[in-house]
Amino acid sequence: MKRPKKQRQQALKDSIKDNPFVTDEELSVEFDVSVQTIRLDRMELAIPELRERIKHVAVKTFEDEVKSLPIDEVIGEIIDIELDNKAISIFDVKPEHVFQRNKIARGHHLFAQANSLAVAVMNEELALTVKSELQFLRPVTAGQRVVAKAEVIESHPEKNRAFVKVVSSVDQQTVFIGTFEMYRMTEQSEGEAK
Amino acid sequence: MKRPKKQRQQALKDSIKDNPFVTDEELSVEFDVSVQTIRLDRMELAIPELRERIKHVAVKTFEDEVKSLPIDEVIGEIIDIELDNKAISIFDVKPEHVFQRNKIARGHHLFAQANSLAVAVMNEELALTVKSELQFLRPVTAGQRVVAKAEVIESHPEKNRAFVKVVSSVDQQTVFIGTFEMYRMTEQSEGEAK
DNA sequence: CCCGCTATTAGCACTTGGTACTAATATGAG
DNA sequence: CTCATATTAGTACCAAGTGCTAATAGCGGG
Repeated sequence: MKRPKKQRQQALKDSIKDNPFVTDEELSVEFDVSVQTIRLDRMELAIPELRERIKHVAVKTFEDEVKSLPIDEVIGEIIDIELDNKAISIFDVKPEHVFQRNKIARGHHLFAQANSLAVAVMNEELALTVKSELQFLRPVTAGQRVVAKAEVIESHPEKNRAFVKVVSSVDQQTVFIGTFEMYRMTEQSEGEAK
Repeated sequence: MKRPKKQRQQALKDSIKDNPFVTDEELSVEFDVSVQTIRLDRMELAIPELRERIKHVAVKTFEDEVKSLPIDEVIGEIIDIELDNKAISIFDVKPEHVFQRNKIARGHHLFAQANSLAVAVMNEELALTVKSELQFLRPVTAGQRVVAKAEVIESHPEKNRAFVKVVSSVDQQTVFIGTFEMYRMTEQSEGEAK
């Protein structure tokens, strides 16, 4: 068996990569070699045992939990808020938020922080964005901390409308400005999306 | 020890919840009882053993991997693209994209799909959003499929600027309109963020 | 044809972090 | 004091390994 070994090891690597939950025994059946051979292969390839692999995946998830939660809830951490008036949040730009090519933060993360803050300053989960205008003034890069300040600049409670202006900055320099026209849903008017 | 048992079990539950990676042995030290007591407690509380806990976390992560990847890369799946001209992407709204209260999709997901598409239609990772105007016309709810169509409506290659209009719809009904002023970076001009 | 080399397989002892079960001992309430 | 519950101890066993030694295959070259 002159080639098979290298081939098998490559295949083994791939197989484990896309299903880390496979045991040596299952692999030995898959590749029709003994369990020991699989073990030797893993050694040579420095692939850890099943339990360690699972643990790594789990630890990764567990650590991500903190940073993936805010992706769907409020983006950025709200550090100060006065309902219907103003609010401030901070958002630390991490490698996963930027373009790989130039390390500049993707626009939707800045928007998400600002929009989340605009929603939050209104009133807990009952506000929708109707319109908005955005300006991305300077590129933001990984490692920077973006401070967003939201202010309710106009309120028309009778029409359930309000305008919120959000200014985001890094080191006192403004990087983003957004104005949001918000619609405040009343409890009754909730159920009318097609 | 009349109360301690219930209290310990509650504390045990909490302890395992915020650190699923703890062994019975470590817990027995933490609560100053024997390992067996910890095991009995776990039985009563139907808490699985360490490895099973880790596995659950890992499986969860693994399944999430598919849906968390598009969050940071292109949001939505691009199904057609003509560079510098137009592009189409679809985005299936899932429960994790909506407000819990009213099941309406959070604005930043619609923005992210549109913005990603605007970036994509320009030229591979070298475009930045400068300004944009958005209109959220109708609420989108979980389960719906949003089709976004981007079109380059104006191009000023000499100024490295272009305008892209994105119209998103659900079942032929327009739900979102965004116009994006894009800046196309040249390879040389990349390195100038503070 | 045998020598040598790598690859493969086998076997055993030991490890972690448990389960399952039995039995002994506390401990506190009535 | 007694009974029930709680706790602890101890044993056998399991999965999925590691680590190590040793036997065997397969093959290419001289």
